[in-house]
Amino acid sequence: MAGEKRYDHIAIEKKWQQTWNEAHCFEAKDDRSLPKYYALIEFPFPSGAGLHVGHPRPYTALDVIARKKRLEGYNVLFPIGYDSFGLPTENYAIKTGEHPMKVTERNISVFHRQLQMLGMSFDWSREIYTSDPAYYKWTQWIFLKLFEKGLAYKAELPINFCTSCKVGLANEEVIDGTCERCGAPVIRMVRSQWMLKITEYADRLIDDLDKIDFSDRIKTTQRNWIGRSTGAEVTFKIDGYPEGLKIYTTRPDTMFGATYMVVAPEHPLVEALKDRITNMEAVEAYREQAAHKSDFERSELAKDKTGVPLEGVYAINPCTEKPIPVWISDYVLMGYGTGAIMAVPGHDTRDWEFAMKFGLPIVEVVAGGDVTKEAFTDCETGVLVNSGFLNGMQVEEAKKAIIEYLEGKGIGHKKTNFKLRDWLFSRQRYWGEPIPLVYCEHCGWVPIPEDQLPLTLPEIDNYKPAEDGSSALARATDWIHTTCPKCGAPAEREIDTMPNWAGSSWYFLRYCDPHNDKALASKEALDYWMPVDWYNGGMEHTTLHLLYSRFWHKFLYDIGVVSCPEPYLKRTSHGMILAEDGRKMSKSFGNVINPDDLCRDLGADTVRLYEMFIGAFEQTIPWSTTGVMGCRRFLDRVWRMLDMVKGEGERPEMRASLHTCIKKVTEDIERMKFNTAIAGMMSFVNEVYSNGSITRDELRTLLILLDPFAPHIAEEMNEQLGFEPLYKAKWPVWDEAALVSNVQELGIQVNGKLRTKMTVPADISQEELKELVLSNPDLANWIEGKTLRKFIAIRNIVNVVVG
RNA sequence: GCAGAUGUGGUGGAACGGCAUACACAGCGGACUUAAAAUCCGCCGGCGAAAGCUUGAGAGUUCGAAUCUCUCCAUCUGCACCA
Repeated sequence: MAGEKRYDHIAIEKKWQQTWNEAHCFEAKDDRSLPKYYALIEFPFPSGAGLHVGHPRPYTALDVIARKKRLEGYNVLFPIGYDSFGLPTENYAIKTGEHPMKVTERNISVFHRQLQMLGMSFDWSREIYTSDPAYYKWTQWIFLKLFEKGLAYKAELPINFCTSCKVGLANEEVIDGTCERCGAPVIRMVRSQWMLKITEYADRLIDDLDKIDFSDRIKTTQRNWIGRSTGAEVTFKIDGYPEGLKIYTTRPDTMFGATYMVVAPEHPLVEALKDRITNMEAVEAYREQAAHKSDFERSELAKDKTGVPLEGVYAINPCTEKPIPVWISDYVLMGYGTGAIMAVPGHDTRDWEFAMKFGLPIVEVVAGGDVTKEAFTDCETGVLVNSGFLNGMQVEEAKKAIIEYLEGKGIGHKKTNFKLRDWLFSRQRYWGEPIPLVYCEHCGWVPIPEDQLPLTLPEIDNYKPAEDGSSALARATDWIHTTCPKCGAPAEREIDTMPNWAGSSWYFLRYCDPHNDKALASKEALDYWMPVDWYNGGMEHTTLHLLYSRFWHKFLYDIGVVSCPEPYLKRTSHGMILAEDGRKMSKSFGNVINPDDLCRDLGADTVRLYEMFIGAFEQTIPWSTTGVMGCRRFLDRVWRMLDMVKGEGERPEMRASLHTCIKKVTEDIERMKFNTAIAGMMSFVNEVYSNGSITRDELRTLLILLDPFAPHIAEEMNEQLGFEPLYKAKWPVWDEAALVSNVQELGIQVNGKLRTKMTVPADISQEELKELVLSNPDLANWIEGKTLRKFIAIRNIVNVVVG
């Protein structure tokens, strides 16, 4: 029969990709009575280099899920788009003078072709890209809503400025004092910037993690990033400084042990008390020095603490009523808490180091350690001492008591703090969404009326940012000069644009209804498709994109646009694929593997199968050329089964193997154990080869199981067997009864060590089994003359305990 | 320093607390072939003379531990003076 045809992957893959496109069989249906499933991958940035072999790993994984869910009867939304604003495109445009939109379009078409080539079952009718005015109209709309609700504000801030890219960077984009993208040094520069109040959502961003299925790794990373801590804010009295010195502490219970105070070098107290400070010269010198250090240098030099006392200034410890000295030191940061601390050297490592260096007194107030050797920071076991009314209390108990005491005296209260800062939303770049606001001398910042959105980017010739660090838009004077929408007076447009993270913060909503021009998506579509059932993406987006998009989604929930408080029910992260030499794939190492070559030489099905078989999905793994060949060999073996087809139906002798395979593949896909699902199919194929033949129906079942991984070859073979296309098939269900065999092989242990094996009838009784095992001559050596203490028979193991 | 993850053959990796090394790669042998490739069929962790021992090291819980608990070591990934 058909087996004479060789496995021509190029022809087969082309044929089926065309067939699927023409049949529109992977498009999500409008029928909202069906159960829905929304599978999402992170949309790529369409770089000029095209896809590399790292991309197909997460894409194939969710393609497997999407294809399987469709066969199980779900209405599946599995969309694709492009995160097309961004620096690399703009940099390319600066270099070549080509319009970024042109570059973007060309790159997108390459990505589109490659994704088709890989046989991804995306709903191509919903393809979107963030630099499309029809899309960014709604990005701007969301920004205006944030502005309207007071969540977008302008702040004069020292920003991180990349000396090479000439662009402001978020803290997250600065790595060890250098630019994340180009590696050039980052300096501080004061600028008026748009900020988004993500901190207002900090509590909810942490608390709602309990409601969703993110891996612990992701949850922990987000919690640490937000960095919530609870403690107290307390005001210490200072002579000549009537407002008092407000500090933040997580250990108010140790207040009796506060023997000095420290303020950040920039703290306003220093300026206010400069007439009282007797060593102002030394203090000024220290401040000067600190101001010249970047944050990076400060933390690098952290090991060795520095500081200067504010001579002549004393604070009063509200517990002991004793005067204590006040110091400035750069180990206290102006940006966190109140920029001032009470130092408890007995119970804080940093304070202890500082006290040791400068000979400040160390008082033990929690017993359990030896504060002359190191700070005792244990909160579990310690008991309060030297602490007046707190003596004898546990730490937690003492915290409550002291806060109550401080509240009674009106000098302190409970306080929660976060490490998370507001989101710096301004970029001095051309290739981003224009911020739809104008500045009017009379009215201030005024939003552009909604019906005038989108505010599109003006055409310009030179994309290079201005020398002062402003975006190239600064030169588009015709565009900038406008009138105030409110009062009609001359006004100027904002020339900063939005960061790359804006468009990607809500794209999953647009997919639900991508062509809507009345709203970002209709309420009905959002209510049906949201939330995303499974979102997979890189671990590197855990603290930025994932947090930003959760923030925007929660905001949209608050204003009634969406009905679910969290956008993603489940989030997983894939591991990276390294080059064969174990290094990262990179042009500069010359070790990049191109999916085009692989698809041409071995086929998309082989690439897909290999990327799923390569190892545990979350793990980083090096590529292996011989490993890919193994997967191709497996598909060749499957193909040749067309020559082994005899008869119909399921034969009794193959039933157990076939149903074991169905169960394995079904369950392993759900568990994201793609590698063992494939191993299960390989085992089945090996058994068919030992058996010598397979029936038409048995093979059809195998092809359905294979379809999510290697859809082209599966469809082709299925067609040659004369069946209806696989995209119309039903996912098979295993018969539990078929899995039980009438005999069972048991491992027999004596005192926990395996000594022999036995094959027994599956329905044997405990008594019969016991008799049979104890009379087994192989065990005589081990049990003869000993007393039987226990006889344990569980599952497929027997343990005879003798003594 | 803190947090998280990971340690199993020559390699990638399997193993609801129950026969450690499934599946694959590499290697070895055989069949087919004038020959090679491809294919098919086998073999294939280490140490030990052997009984045995062996899942990074050591302890513990258990009838039974790669798996659970504790201590340590190594590697990777975040965060890093966050009071």
